Formats: sequence, C-alpha cells, structure tokens
Amino acid sequence: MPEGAHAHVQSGESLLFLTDEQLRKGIEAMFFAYRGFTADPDRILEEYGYGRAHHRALHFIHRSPGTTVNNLLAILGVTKQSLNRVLRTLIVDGLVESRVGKRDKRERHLFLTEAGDALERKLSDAQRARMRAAYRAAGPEAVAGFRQVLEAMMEPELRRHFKRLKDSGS
Amino acid sequence: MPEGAHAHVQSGESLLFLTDEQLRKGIEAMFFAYRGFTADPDRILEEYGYGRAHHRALHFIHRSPGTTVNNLLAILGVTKQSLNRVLRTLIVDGLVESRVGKRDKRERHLFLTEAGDALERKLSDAQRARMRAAYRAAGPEAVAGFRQVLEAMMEPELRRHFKRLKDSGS
DNA sequence: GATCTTATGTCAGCCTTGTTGACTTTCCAA
DNA sequence: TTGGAAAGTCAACAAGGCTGACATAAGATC
Repeated sequence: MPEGAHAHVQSGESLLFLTDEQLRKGIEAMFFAYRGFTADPDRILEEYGYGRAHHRALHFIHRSPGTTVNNLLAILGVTKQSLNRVLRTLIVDGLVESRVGKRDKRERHLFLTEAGDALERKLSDAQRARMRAAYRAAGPEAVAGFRQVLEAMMEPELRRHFKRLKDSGS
Repeated sequence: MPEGAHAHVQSGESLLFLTDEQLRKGIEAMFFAYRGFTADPDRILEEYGYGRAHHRALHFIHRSPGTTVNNLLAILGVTKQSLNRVLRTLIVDGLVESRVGKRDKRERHLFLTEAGDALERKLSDAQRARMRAAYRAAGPEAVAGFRQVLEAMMEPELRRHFKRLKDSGS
C-alpha cells in the first residue's frame, strides 16, 4: 500500500484501513474527552445544587428563547416527566420563565430570566473556554474534521435538530 | 480579513477567530454526537439488563486483561462502591473473573470470561460500526482532526490514561 | 355542541448509577 | 509487630432516567 491509508477514502465499501485498533482509540477518545467536556460546568453546577440536566435545559432555552416544552423534549430526548422535574425547579428558583402561548394557549414558551441568563453564561463561558483551548491547540483544520466526524456520528433524527439549531445561529 | 479565519492559527494568544457562535456549535455537536455514540450499545445492554457502567467495565477489562480494581477505578473515575456494585453483578453473572494477585494477594486481577468476551465483542462491534461509518463519511483528514481536538479536550490526568492505553495497542 | 387529539403538568413508583461514611479483612512493608 | 494500602461490604441517600395513570385546557374535527 504505497500511498498509505489516506489514499483510499471515497467509495462506500472503501478500502480505507480502519482497524479495530484505530476505531477503539476513537471510542476511548470520545469517552475521555466527554468527561473533560462536562467537567467545568459540573463543578459550577454543584455549587448551585444543579445537575447536567439543568445545564442542558438552560443551554437550549438560551439557545432558542420562547421554545416550547415539546420542542425541548424532542431535542433533549427525555420524557416529559424527567424534563418537567428539572424545569419546575428552574422555574421555582426564578431562572426560567414559562409563558402561556398566545396563538395556542396549551403551549408554554420558555425563557431565561436575568438570573437564568447569568448562570447560563457562567456555565457556557467555562465550557467554551475549554473548547477554545482545545480548538487552538489542535488548529482550524483539526476543528473542521472534528465537527465533520461528530456530525456523521449523530443519529439522523438528532442531526436534523443540530442542523436546525446550527443554521439559526450567526 | 482576506484569507479567512484559517490564516491565523499557530500562536498561543492567537488571533484565530473563535466566536462564541462557533464554539457553541462545537459544544452542541459534542452533545448530540455523544448520544449517537452510546445509542447502539445502550440498545444491546438493555436486552441484557445492563447499563453503560457495565459496558465501561467490560470495555476496559477487555482492553487491559488482568487490570486491578484500583487501576480501573482511576480510569473510570468513580468510587469503588459504585464500581464494585457493577463488577459484582458481572462476576455473579459469569462475565468477569476476579483472580487474587500472585505478587500482591490484596489485589484482584480482572479478566473477561468467554461469555464476557462475547458480550464485549457484541457491544464494541456495534459501537465500532458507527464509528467506522462516521470516519468513512468524514474522511481520514477529518478523523485526524477529530482525534486531535478530543485529545486536547481531555483533563490532563485522563489524557495520561488515554495515552497509556493508546500506546499499549497495535 | 360533542368529541377527539394535543400539550402540558403531576403523582407515584421503579431503576441505574453516582455519592458519603463506617467498618472489616487481608496482607505488604517498614 | 504495627501501620497503611487494597479490597470488599453495608447502609443511606440523591440525581435523573423510566413507566403508568390521570387531570386539565384548548385546539381541531365531525
């Protein structure tokens, strides 16, 4: 194999040499990296008595202010009972506001309060700082590859949500 | 900025344009991708009445046969009580064997039984299949970048474990 | 208007998997 | 021989998943 593995890529039933070894390294990299990914927010959340579930809710409400419960459910992939427990504490604690829909009064539209926005910012500042450091250490081409592989790894259903969110951004 | 963001990379306090928007996309990509990453094993584990904790134990015992409980503890980052509960069920169910250390009889060395190896293979086949598909879809340069960013994202302590495992491989 | 469906919330109970704290046993090493 | 490390165990607790059942409000349809 003169040109090395990189030579064989395109075709579906490609000759690309992906040994179990290489794949296993990727799997372990995902495992260890995800721990780093959540480590900083986890530390902050602990101070507030919240968990990752609260962080996820804050993140996506911040991301899509006015989103409905049902929409959040689809993105987070949990049951309404699970989400509701988390949402209730955030509402009671004054971090999230739930407004009855104007067009459809069955819907609740979710917004962050000032306090909610402040915590969300604190959490995402920490998470972005690590992501920024990793991006800078790896360089922009690595970042592009990183994003491509992650996107290809998603369940199609979730990839749809991801792209919708992605496109609504900057 | 004529050449685009890619032009600025190297320097530590780089001018590399990493907007909060871009970083947020990376964060969301990690979130959604990790769900895909665990989806296939999760489905299999459910059939057996096991959870992700069992998968992790099986994975790393397969990876380093004869590893001690303490070593596993450091890699998994949980308490011995947590690990022990999982390990006990795997031992009782005949998937893992625990052998008293020869040199140090306090230590227990962990091995997969044939049944344990079979389940581990089933789980990692599923997980590798998705990883392989993602790698092929993204291409080898993307894979290299993927790995670089993940590694940069790890906690230093865990990166050490990762590298040790990595180098012990093929 | 009556009925079907959807969106949401809530109660109760269960499971996995994490935690802390206390305690025991084994056994290496100083 | 004694201190401490490695391992195991018990108890209790919490977060955050889950299911099932049920209530309410309100849009949609017949």
